[in-house]
Amino acid sequence: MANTKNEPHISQAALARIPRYLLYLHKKRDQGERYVSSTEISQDLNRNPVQVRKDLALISKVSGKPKLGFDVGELIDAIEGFLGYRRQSEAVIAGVGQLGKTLLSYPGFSDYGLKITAGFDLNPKLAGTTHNGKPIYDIADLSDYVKQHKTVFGVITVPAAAAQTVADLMTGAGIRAIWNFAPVHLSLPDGVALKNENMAASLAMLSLRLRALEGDDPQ
Amino acid sequence: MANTKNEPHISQAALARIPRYLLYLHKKRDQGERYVSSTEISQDLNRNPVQVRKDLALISKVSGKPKLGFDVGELIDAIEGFLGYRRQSEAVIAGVGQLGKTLLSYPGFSDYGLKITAGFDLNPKLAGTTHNGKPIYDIADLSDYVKQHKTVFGVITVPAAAAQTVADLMTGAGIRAIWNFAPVHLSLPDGVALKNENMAASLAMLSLRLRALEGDDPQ
DNA sequence: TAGATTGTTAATCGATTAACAATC
DNA sequence: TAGATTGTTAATCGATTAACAATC
Repeated sequence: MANTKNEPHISQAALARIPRYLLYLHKKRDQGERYVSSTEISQDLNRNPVQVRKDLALISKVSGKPKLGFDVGELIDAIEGFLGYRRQSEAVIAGVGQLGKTLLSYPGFSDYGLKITAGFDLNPKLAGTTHNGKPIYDIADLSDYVKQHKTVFGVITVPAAAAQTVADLMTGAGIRAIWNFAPVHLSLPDGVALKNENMAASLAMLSLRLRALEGDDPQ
Repeated sequence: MANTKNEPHISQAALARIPRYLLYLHKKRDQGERYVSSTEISQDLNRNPVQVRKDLALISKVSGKPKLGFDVGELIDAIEGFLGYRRQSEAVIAGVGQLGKTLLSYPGFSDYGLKITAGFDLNPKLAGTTHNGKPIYDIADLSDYVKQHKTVFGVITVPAAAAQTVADLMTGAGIRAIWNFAPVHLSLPDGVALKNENMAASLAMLSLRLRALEGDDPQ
């Protein structure tokens, strides 16, 4: 019985802005700022001040003080709580290539509530080894492992051609959320959360933004 | 004199959908499909068919054929052209750690119009070496290199604490677009394009989506 | 106190969706 | 031809912004 309907709806667009606030607030805190106003945030982030206040109200109970602004520390706590950086979830990763190894050994994830517990690969030479202290198994053992550990998150860093097969394997074993780094469109059953990480798309957005900037006449 | 005002405005939201279409179309082509209808696309991507048609019209001149749908190959060509996968731009990368190396050796970028030509690092042991055939220099040489090669793109994969310094170095040398992987808020001069790659944010969005799915009652 | 800032209500703006004639 | 599908115009919906009273 989760609190479904009583928390106000938050749009994807608003959701995407939240982590930006967090990074900004960290910067402010590092600079020794105790309070920050929505006006200041909005200027530095090129946004509308009302939007900032609405966003902050949407995800936290922290209220600002007239004349002062918001308590930086309180906001950071509230946002980190909202984004789930406190809860710890376990994940497995399929595909222990260059990118898979990078993610396996990235220390930062634990700060963000994710613990990658094991890697899986098709390459028999990798099975039985470890990377950064994390065990690597044969991909054939993924299903058993996931069922046994009741793992909820799956990360896909296999080549594009293998991604759908791996996704099927994961969802079949009970994985409920997939973080996909392979540049393919995955078909998943309803009820499984999916987040695609598409480097090409990011890159394209960056160069389109650049084009827009350069296309814009000064006037 | 770029075609500024005559191309219709495309929103960020729409822009973010385009690469999804591309991946989907690649899948269709691989399956041997010659035509695909907006209805079919919309169903598989959980979107509105009118939105699909509008998006496609926004970025291409390809028109669909009543009863048949759109020519898959034509659409792929048009989208790849729009996203800039044809043009080739040169980039430098600052921070040759685990992630930096992964990006340096990722073969896929050339398909997407990006060519990383050199890496830069603070570590003097790395200077003078190569990775995947790409030269690595001391970070102190970045400015000269960028000026000499007129490099437009900069990729930041340094630790958070060093990211702003590196960004300043890049923009000072003439870099016009920054792809930032460090989890910090960067302050950049106007006219410089920025795309933040925030793993923590992606992760948070995934777990929030999962929470939403699990929170939703079946009815 | 005077004034900056918050938080909310109302107005605007833009994006999404519905309706439908045109087309192959 | 009949019918599926496109492309466009109009209606709806939601998000952003403007206005302003409340507050410290």
